[in-house]
Order: sequence, then C-alpha cells, then structure tokens
Amino acid sequence: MSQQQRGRPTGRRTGDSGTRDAILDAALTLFAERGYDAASVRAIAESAGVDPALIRHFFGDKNTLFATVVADRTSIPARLGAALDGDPSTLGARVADAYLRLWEDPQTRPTLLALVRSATTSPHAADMLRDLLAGRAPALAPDKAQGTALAASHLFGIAFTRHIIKLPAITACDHDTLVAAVAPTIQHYLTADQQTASTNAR
Amino acid sequence: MSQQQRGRPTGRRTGDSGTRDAILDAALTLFAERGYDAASVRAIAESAGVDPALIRHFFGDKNTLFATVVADRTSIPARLGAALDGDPSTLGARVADAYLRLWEDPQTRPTLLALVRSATTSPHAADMLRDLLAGRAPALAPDKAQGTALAASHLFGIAFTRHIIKLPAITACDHDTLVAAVAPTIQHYLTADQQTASTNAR
DNA sequence: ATCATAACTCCACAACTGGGGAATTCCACA
DNA sequence: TGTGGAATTCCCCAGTTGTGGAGTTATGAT
Repeated sequence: MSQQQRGRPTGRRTGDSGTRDAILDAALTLFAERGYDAASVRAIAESAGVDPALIRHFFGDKNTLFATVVADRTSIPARLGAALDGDPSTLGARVADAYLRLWEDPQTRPTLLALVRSATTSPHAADMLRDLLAGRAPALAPDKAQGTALAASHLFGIAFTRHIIKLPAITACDHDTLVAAVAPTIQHYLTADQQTASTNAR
Repeated sequence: MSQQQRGRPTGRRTGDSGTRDAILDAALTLFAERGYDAASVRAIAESAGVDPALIRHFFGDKNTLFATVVADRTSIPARLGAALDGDPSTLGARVADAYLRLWEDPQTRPTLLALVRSATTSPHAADMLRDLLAGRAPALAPDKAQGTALAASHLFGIAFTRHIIKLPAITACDHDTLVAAVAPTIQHYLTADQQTASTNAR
C-alpha cells in the first residue's frame, strides 16, 4: 500500500548507518544457503530489508559483494594458521580439530558453505577456496606440499560429507569423535618424510 | 535467414531417431560443466542441435531429464561394488583405484561432476549422491559403517580437490601415484576393528 | 545559508528462465 | 487410402535476473 519513505532516512550519520553491514549479513547467509548464482541480489536486498539498488550503491557488483563478504567475514586463515604452531607430535589432532571446528562454528560455517557451494560452479570462487585450502601451510613446508594437500583433501571431504551430503555415518558422531578418528591420518600426512608412495611402512 | 524445416524430418523410423540420445549427451555434459541450475534447458537443446520444446516432449521436465541422465549413465555402483571383492589385504588399493579411476574415466566423470555440482545446491541431487556414496558397502559390513564413511569421505575429498578445485599439489601427480599415496589409509579405515578413536596404534 | 555528497527509493530494461500451446510433417499400420 | 501418433518446429507467457538511470532526502563541512 503505502510507499516506502524516499531519500536518506533521518538520524543516521555518514559512516555508521548499519545498512551496509545488514547487507553483508544477509549476503553471507544467502550465499551460504544457495550458492553464488542462486542467491539473487534482490533476495539479499529483501532479506536485509533494503532496496536492491542499495547493493549496487555500496558494492557496485554482485561479484565484489561476494568478494567483500568472504574477505570481511573471514578469520579463517588466521585460525588455521594458528593450529600449525606448537608441538609437532600433536599437529594432526590440532589441525583436524581447528579445521573441523570451523565447520561447526555457526559464525564461520556460512562462509565456508558459501565458498564451497559457489566454488563448484564459479571458477572465481574456486580460486578463493583453493587459496584458502592451500593457505600458509605449503609455504611453511614446501617439501611436503603433497602431504599437506592430502590432509586438506581428507578434511575437506569429511566436512563435505558431514555438512552438505549429510552422510549418516558421519553426521552421527560428534565433533570430538570425528577429530580423534581422523587425527592420526592427518598427522601422518603432515609429517611423513617422503613425497610419494614409499610411506607404506606404517 | 531461412527458417528451420518444420515437422517430422524424413528418413527416420519411429523409434530410432538419435535425437533423444543427443539430448541426453548434451545434458550430461552441461550438467557436469555447470551444475543443475546453471545448465539451462535452452542451452542443452542448442548444444544438442535441437529445439528446446523437444526436451519437454521427450522428458516433460527438467528434473526428470536430470534424473534420466544420471540413471541411464550409471554403471558406477557396479564398478565400485566389484572392487570390494577379493584379497582383503589389498582392499584399500583396489577401492582407491576403482573410485579414483571413475573420476579419470571420461565416460563416468561427467556423471559424477554433474552429481556433485548439483548436490551442493539441490537437495534432491544430494540424495542421489549420498546413495551412491553409501552404496553397497555398509550393508556388507554394518559394524564398520564409520570406517567406510571415513574412507569414502577421504576419496571424495581427493576427487573434489583434484577435479573441481584443482589443487596444484593434487593435480600434479598422476592417478597411480595418488592411489599409492592414499591406499594405506583407505585400507586402514576399511579394515580397522574399532569404531572410534582407539585405533591410534599405527 | 550553501552545497557537495552519502544514503536511499522507484522505475525501466534487456536478457534469460522453465514451461505450455499449436502447427507441421512424416511414418506405420489398418 | 485413410488415419493416428510420433517427431519436430515456432511462438508465447509470466517470471526472474543483474544492472543502470534518475530522483529524493538528510548530513556535514564550509
């Protein structure tokens, strides 16, 4: 019925209007739920209680909106990096715990979901995910790049079957059980000396 | 310029017109490349050199087109199941090889890609993927459901980072290297006796 | 008091989406 | 020789998409 009030709303100072953040929040949620393509600019705007054109006003582009969302709401590399420091003999457990915990944390899970959902169709998002997965680790141990990648693949696969495919046997157990079940393997991949198949001497 | 010829083309008997298969081929490719939503009926039709309405004529629905594609092109469970039989001491290598080979085979890879790309956004596709991943295995060894699921997650993760994310360290090595690197872990997951964390005695 | 600028809304557009209707042409069988 | 059905086309529709333009109101600095 009644038209929305037009023009700049009263009582908001230049920088602090919460709308920009509201948009980022809504975008994060919708990207997570539907992936990049299916999350429409209009739906994000509506969910943020805002005119679609505002998104263009603030971010210009759907792409840069997505990039901003991922960049702004991501403490992820930091948390992963932190797990790498410490006693090498418990490295596997720490990394597995840190990584899988990111997927349990209601604050970081949407970002990861958004990234994964989008990475499957948008090469741009795939790049971001790759950087995130590769992260600091290879730089720290360039000779163990393959082991690191195997560990990352394993953890990623578990997150995927747990939170996207929802494999019953994986969703059944709780976080700690999962970490404990996987930690030895991760430890092995991260610390084994050889680069190829000669590591069978378990 | 000239309009396409209308009506039934000459020289084709009732059942054998190859167009239906052409549509299925094109659909498989596009679903694999773009996922369910992004692969438009029109694009599939064009890629098959066919009017979009023909798709409706043959399959009625985009959904049943997808279902038909996946159902028709799936020797996958059979091939996976076969790997389970044989010498238990080389089970891990056989399963890893069989599974990862499915992703290298140009005949089966598109199906898997289509399934995975679509599963991230469409719950329906996620169901199909789950059934495929769970497969026969848990029925064979109900007490090792978790280990089986961990193995599946690991292999799935590797396929994902290799063929979708394209992690350099994973795409760098060839199929056999990968299988060899992963087989011991798979073997362990598939044959370990315990269901939880007490398996650390490597 | 003036004025650029930031925050915001409405409208429009061109493209594309999945789906359906109707026409046309041919084949197979009675 | 009819006639029914299969294969194929074109046209249409209502909806949604990302984006751009133009207008409106308040803020903050001058």
